[in-house]
Amino acid sequence: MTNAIHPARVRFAPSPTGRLHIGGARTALYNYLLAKQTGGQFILRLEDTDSKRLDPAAEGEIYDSLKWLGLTWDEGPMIGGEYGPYRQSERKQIYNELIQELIERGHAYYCFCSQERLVKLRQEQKKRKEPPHYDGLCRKLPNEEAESWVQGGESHVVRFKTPKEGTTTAIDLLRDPIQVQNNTLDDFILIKSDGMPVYHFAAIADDHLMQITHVFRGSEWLPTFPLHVLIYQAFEWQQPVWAHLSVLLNPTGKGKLSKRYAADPKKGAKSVYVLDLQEMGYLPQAVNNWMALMGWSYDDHSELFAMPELIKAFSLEKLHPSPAAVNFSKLDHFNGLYLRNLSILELTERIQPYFEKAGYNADSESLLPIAALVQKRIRTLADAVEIAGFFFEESINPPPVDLIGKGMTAVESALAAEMAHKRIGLLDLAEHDAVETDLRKLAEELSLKAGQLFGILRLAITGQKVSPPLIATMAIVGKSLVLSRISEAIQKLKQLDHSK
RNA sequence: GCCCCCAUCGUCUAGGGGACUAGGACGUAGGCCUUUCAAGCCUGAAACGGGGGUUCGAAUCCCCCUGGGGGCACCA
Repeated sequence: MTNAIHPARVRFAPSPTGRLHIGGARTALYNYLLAKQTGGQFILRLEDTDSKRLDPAAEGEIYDSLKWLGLTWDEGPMIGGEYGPYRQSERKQIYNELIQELIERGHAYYCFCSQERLVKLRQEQKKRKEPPHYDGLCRKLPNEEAESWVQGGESHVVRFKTPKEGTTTAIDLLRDPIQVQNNTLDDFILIKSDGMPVYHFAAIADDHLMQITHVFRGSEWLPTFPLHVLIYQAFEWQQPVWAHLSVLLNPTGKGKLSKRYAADPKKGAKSVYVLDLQEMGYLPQAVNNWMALMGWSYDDHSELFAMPELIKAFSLEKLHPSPAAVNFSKLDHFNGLYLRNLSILELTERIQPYFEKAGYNADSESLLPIAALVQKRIRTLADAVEIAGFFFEESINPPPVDLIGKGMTAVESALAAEMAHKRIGLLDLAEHDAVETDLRKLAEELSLKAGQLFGILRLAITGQKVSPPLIATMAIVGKSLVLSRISEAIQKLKQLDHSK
């Protein structure tokens, strides 16, 4: 594999305008994988050149999300690096120098057109059914004149002087070469009137300056890809390897993965935000594994890749260009797999915060045997509370009718419960096999199926129709509580009969 | 409207001219196991969007159509 030979310098360059979602995280993951695989560097860069859209909370959440996923960066904010600063807002001077060079080279020019004129221009073009574009008015301005206006403090932007003739070929790793006629390209803005660069310029400048070797980014950049190539050519810089990743679609396959799904977790659609996934009880390795497989595959049957395997197995050649609808039930599946791979001790530690959050006083000692019982029954850490919360409940209050055994009357159920109460009183609940043998014998004596008896006891003891295995559950609940709950159940069953 | 990209089961995908009666996974249906629910195991249903070419031969190559997605900002 060619990419294994040279260490790759790759970057994840989010804009701190919102929370990190799985689309961005998956891009970060691929970058990380390539860096680790090749012994290169994974760089984090903040593209914060639009002050209007900045979200003060976003930066921190990006850090937290990446750290939770284990995608730690080798250079970037907080930790620095040789190629800093890693916030674009702090690199204004660098861009200014570069833009001067571009103007001198004759590839960029000052533009003094007002926003109003531009808006009007576009409206007219639209009316004429032309694609909106800058008409090049200021392109014709003599350099000296423009220069003096700038000196005079005239508000201005800097535009790229897009070639009017010829074609530009952009090479993307995942697709055929993309060829466009230069005359269909706009004289796009490089530097805004506030002096800040626009993405098209800042990203390219930084990728070059930071010696980025491979650029992974969303395919929403495909239409402007040739523009970026043109900037490289104007500077006579060497381009990185480009790979435009498939977009992630909503679970329905309709439309780009949207915030609406994030805010609307109904119908199996979970949140698209990384930190929400953490809170819901997903494991980072499951999320990584899941994300990696949207747009990348290894072969025709391997799917389970923990991070070390992912780093080994990842390859640019197997990246897939077509859009992918996210499938949250597959995330559940992976999470279940990783959950079952955890040691009981680790599972205990992981589920403990969820019990605490639910208001249960669950220390790890008491949680340990419970963890063992729920491990095969949960798909998220939060599920553990749902299925085993009753262990920490003072009183469980099953609806009396639920206590009636399958195909039985309340009287029969009460009788069975009474008999069971007597037997259990004589048993050592720690002896699982003996308890089971005895209760089965009792069922037989009562002419009941084991399931009928167990069902009554299950409801009586756990308050749930679905629970971990009864015998083991009883051992954890403890004899005295088991007996008192069965007694309560007997009372309820009797009342049920009387009220009839 | 214009530009760009994409196209295999419901979903994620393997496939890069003959090994394809198209493989795997999720989900789904049925079964086994079973004290419930899971887990596990077994079995099944389920796809090459359409039309033209090229070729002895096409899921694989080319063209058109259709469908889907993305983009057309002093946002990224």
